[in-house]
Amino acid sequence: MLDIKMLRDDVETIITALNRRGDDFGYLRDVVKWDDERRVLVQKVEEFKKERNDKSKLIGEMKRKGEDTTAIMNEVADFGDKIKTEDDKIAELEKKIFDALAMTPNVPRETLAEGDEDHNVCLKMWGEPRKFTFKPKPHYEIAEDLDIVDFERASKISGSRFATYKGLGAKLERALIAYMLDMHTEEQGYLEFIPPFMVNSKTMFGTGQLPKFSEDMYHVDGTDNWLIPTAEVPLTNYNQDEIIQNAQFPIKMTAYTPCFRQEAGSAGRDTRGLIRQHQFNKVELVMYAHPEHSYEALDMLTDEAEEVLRRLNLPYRVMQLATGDLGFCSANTNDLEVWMPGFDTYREISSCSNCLDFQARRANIRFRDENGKVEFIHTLNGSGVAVGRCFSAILENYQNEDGSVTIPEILVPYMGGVTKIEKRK
RNA sequence: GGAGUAGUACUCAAGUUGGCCGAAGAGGUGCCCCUGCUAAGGGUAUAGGGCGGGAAACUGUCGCGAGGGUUCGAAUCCCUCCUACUCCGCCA
Repeated sequence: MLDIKMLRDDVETIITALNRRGDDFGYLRDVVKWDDERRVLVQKVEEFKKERNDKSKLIGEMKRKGEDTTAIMNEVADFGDKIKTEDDKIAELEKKIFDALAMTPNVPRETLAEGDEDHNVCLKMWGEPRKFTFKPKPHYEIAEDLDIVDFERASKISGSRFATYKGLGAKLERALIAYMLDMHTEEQGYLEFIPPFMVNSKTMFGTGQLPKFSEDMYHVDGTDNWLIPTAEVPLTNYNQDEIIQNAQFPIKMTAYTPCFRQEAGSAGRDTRGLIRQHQFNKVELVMYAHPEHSYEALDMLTDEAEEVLRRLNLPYRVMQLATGDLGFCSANTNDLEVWMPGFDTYREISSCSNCLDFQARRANIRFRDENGKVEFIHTLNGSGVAVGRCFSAILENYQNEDGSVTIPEILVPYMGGVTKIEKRK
């Protein structure tokens, strides 16, 4: 949520900056106009209220003394209605302002390239894609040949875009989760959570999924609950409506959760394999940062997600998203893209964003700063990393000509000593 | 899911015949004093926050779980909802 006071001060600058996303945000001029009207009404109604409060107090005193109060009571008789009329007008304006701001995305960082995803900037390349002596297969063929992921039966029991992991496939997925969580918690200082996988609408609003993106998520019929599309939602909202005392920034949280997404807008895309599922596993990293240091926190967060890939020795690149590719809440996003030999391309495996105070304002998360002043925190989130996509990248990068897959060294302890996945006899 | 009880400031807690309650008291915390240190004692201060006005000092308004309503006036009366606890039912 953008700050209405900031809009008031300089709406044109903000509109110009927002328009770099590729939409027209000229309607914000109306929002400022509504806010002006609102403030005039507030002053008017508060005068009424003061008069009513003063007179009511007087009535109380007079009654105690046994004086006659009919005259003064007649005087204030219609104040209630007058106040209500004005309050209703104010509420109407506030709703219009709120609704408009609730649908307005965050302002992109000035330094970002303008344009769609073709304008994303590569910040970094890491690792050397392996030279294959045979034609590398896509992960879904490897997985099906090894019988470690079953797509067909998953669609029988659930529908399209579901998968069932089996045997060493299930174990590899679990090993990845444990490996990531151990590194984030034991070495990088994250506190591990197992949050609810269902959250209410207010929480979904806090991280920006609602009101605009309800069709991307699963709603639980007959309740106010939604299945989380990412652990960012329960983690970022953890301190919702709080003023954090003695905050030691950055506050780092991590969680493994399944994620549920309708993928409504991506019919026909990535239909084969594990890349785009309605349910997938993810280890998420969330940070609360001091407003003055959130971009340092973003660098830290991105690097800590990258470390997952480096230790697995998976080649990747870091892409800074252009303004048009940016998510709703984000001011600046670094995507990690892992090399997928089976697709002969890099695919997104993590997305690390600085949302500044945009989510904190929505979720009302504040802290008391050095001077005792209450301020909104900055929130960041990133995948550390998407487990299914990481699983796929391992199959593709570590495949052997005979169809087996070598287990990356760092995962062997988590695999109970298994060094290679081979076809079961 | 049923029945009952409760939700007041950092914490505990008084306040329900509506007005002297934006809220007693205690603890905690800050500052001051006292006794050589400590323990103990005395005094004093302690809604925070949202939304407005103001250059500022300061000031208005809203805040007693949330939202509505009754009234000149609501912590107090009425309605709806949420949460916690206890009992019952069901259950990993």
